[in-house]
Formats: sequence, structure tokens, C-alpha cells
Amino acid sequence: MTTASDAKGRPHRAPRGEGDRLRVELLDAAERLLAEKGSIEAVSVRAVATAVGVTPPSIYLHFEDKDELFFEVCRRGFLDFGAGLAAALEGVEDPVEQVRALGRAYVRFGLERPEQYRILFGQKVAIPGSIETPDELPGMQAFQVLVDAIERGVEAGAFRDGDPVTMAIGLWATTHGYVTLTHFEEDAPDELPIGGALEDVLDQAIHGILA
Amino acid sequence: MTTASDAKGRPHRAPRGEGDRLRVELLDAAERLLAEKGSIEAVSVRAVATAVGVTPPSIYLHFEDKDELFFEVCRRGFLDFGAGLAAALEGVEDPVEQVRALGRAYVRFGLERPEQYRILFGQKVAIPGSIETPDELPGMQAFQVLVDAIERGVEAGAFRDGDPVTMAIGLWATTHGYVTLTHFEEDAPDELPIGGALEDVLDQAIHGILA
DNA sequence: GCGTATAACTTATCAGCGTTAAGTTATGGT
DNA sequence: ACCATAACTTAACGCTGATAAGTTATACGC
Repeated sequence: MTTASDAKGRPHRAPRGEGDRLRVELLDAAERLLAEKGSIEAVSVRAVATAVGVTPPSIYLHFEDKDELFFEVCRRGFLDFGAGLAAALEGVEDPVEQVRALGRAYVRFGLERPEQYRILFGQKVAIPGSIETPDELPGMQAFQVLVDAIERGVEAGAFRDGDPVTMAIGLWATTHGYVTLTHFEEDAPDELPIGGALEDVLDQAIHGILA
Repeated sequence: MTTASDAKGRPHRAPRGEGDRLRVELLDAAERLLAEKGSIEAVSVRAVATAVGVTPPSIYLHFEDKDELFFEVCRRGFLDFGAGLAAALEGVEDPVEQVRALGRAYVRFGLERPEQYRILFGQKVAIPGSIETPDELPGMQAFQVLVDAIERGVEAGAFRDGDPVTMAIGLWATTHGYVTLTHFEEDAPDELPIGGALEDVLDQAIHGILA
């Protein structure tokens, strides 16, 4: 077992210029293990390393530390999320309905992928020093999509005349809170009637910013 | 140092029936250290033990494990939370203003004690098996306070004619989401303009359920 | 006031964690 | 064919949460 292949026959050493191959494999493994275990603390650096057939210190050739590794995992996950939101806008013309569609898409993502959502939004992820502007923060573009939709609604006279960013914060807070509470409900011993209230909750939130 | 007193001269062994004295001291120390360090992971069992002048294994005579210790810390904190909500209602007659006051009190707690809030509402600590009904879940009574306030508002004709529980869910989701997002903002390198939007967000949410 | 059961706490130790320093080996340009 | 070095390993550090086994002080029955 001193020679270089794991169970899948993978040679341990990548060719010269392609050290990043291991980097990607580490991210894939970390993402998978994270979905399995459900929390960052439950996924050890050692587990990630052995999952791809490599020793733990190799990770530190590609990531500053464990935090950076999992931050990167989350950043990748946010790309899916953003894509889902963007897709929700397609074919919807009315700005109010666009906002409603975004809310539904947001909640759908949160409920269909609870583990991933919890990691992205519900858990404290250390932010590496390499990130300096808010634009680089994962999820920020997704927020901007919402702000833009509201802005269109304001210009169209559908929403009240106010700061779109503030309205977006309120809506984001509502949907995020709804998702989190539904997660909590699922973990709770008996259930609150939260799960079925989405449409009403969205109605209320949107009604709150109508003109 | 084999004999039994720490820096404060505290004898290490409690009298016969009063083993719970150490339990309380451990909870106090854990709460203080949690506030200092800002996260559970940063507070080791060893640190809690030595803070009260005791060895680490002593903790396990009073708590199942580290999770239970810190869940208990938060459960105590929740008594303050409930009291804060109740206090927020005092002197406020108008149901709409009562709901607004509850929202403010909720957010205030979430922002002043972020770690405690994260543990209680963020489902970061496993719920001990000893809890069996929702009523025992921390925060459930607080939710009922909100439902009752809304119900009064509905009866007074101030809020729309609908299910108070559904409206409460929407408002709870909004405040909870607002708190969570503000936590996220504080961890971020630069800031979103979330922190100062509370009053507007509350306005929107309440406006959404007005008659 | 003595004996003794046991509550209250300690000693010693475990396996696992994230991380680092130093060593090794395969690779590709010259 | 050489050799600089990218890519990875070996070995180890100090820390963590946790447990099993040992010790000591206390309070109650007699």
C-alpha cells in the first residue's frame, strides 16, 4: 500500500501542471461528506483527505485551512442557488409575480436541499481574509436579482415608492425565516403548522410593499 | 495544589445533597465564557471546568455531554427572552403597536445575544431526548404571546380577518430572518445595509396584515 | 462517635482533531 | 540524462471531548 493508488485505482500524484485536479476532487468529496453528515464539524479534514485517497496534509497545499476549504464548497453551492433563482424569472413578466416567483424559488431550494441550505445560510461559515468586497460574498448576486426585480416593480408603479434594497431585505428575511422555521419544524417532536403557510406568508410580505 | 481550593478559596467539594451547586456554577461559567469567546466551539469543556476550579470530568457528572451543557445555558437564556417579550407588551395598549413592540423585542434579543440565539433558533445543538412535546420547546410560549397579540388585533378590527397563527408565522419568519441576516452581516467583511432597516422591515411586515 | 455507604470529585488515559515541519518521489523542461 | 521542483507523505505537536477507574469527604444509622 505504499504505492500510489486508492480503491478506485486513482494514481495519487497528478501530472506537473495539474495540481488543481486534487483541489477539485477535495471540494467534491467535502461537498458530498457535508451533505451526508449535515454539518461542517462532523466532517474532518482527515475524512475528506482519505475519501479521495490522499493524506491530510495534502489539503493544505490547496487550501489555507479547513475554513477556506468549506467556504469554497459553499461558494460553489451558491452558484446552483443563483441559477435556480434566475431560472424562476423566466417567462414571468409582471414584476410582482417575479418577486413572488423568486420567493417560491428561494423557499423551494431551502426545503428541497435542507442540508445545503443550512450550510449556506444557516450556519456560521468563516469568511477568509482573501475576500474583501461584499460582491465577492456568495449569495450577493442572488440578493441583487431580488433587488432588481423589486426595482422594476417600483418603476412600474406596482410597489410603493421606497428603497428597493430595504424592501428586498424584508422579503429576504421573510423567506429565509420561513425556510429556517420549516427546518426547525421538521426537527421538532411535534409540528407547528408552518409548512403549508408559504403562499399566505408570501402574500402578506408582498402585500406589505405594494403601492 | 492537591487540596481543595481555587484562587477564590472555593472548596472544591460541595456538601452531600448539594451537588447541584457545581452544576449552577458550571452553567454560569459556560454562559460567561460563551459571551466572551462568541462561539461554542471556542469554549472548551476544559475551560469551563478550570474556570470554576474543577477538573473536566466533573462536568460529566452533571451533564450528559458538552451539547447538553450548552443547550441548558441557552434554555436559561430563553427565560430572559420570554420575560423580555412579556415586558415589551407592558404599557402598550394598541394591538398593532403591541405586535411592533414584540418584533422589536425579538430582534433586540437576537442581536444582543447572537450565540445564544443561534443555538436556540438555529438548531445548532441537538434537542435532547428529554424534550417530548412542543410546549417544552424553548420559545413556544413566546410564539403564543405573538399569536395572542395578533388575535386581539383581529378582534379589534385592526388586522385583516384571517388565521392569527398564519399571520404570526409570517411575522416570526420575518423577524427571525432579519436577525439571522444581521448575524451574517456582522461576520461579513463589509456591510449590507441590513442592520438599520429594522423599522422599515417591521413596517412592511405589519402593513402586510393590516385590515 | 464510630462505621460505612456513597456523593462528589480526581487521576490517568483514550482516540480523534486541525495543523506544521521536514522528508520523499515522480515529472517535465533543458 | 540531469535536476529543479511540483506533488504528495511521514511523523509529530498540542489540543479537543470523553471515559474508566480510583480517591476522599460527608452524612446517616447505630
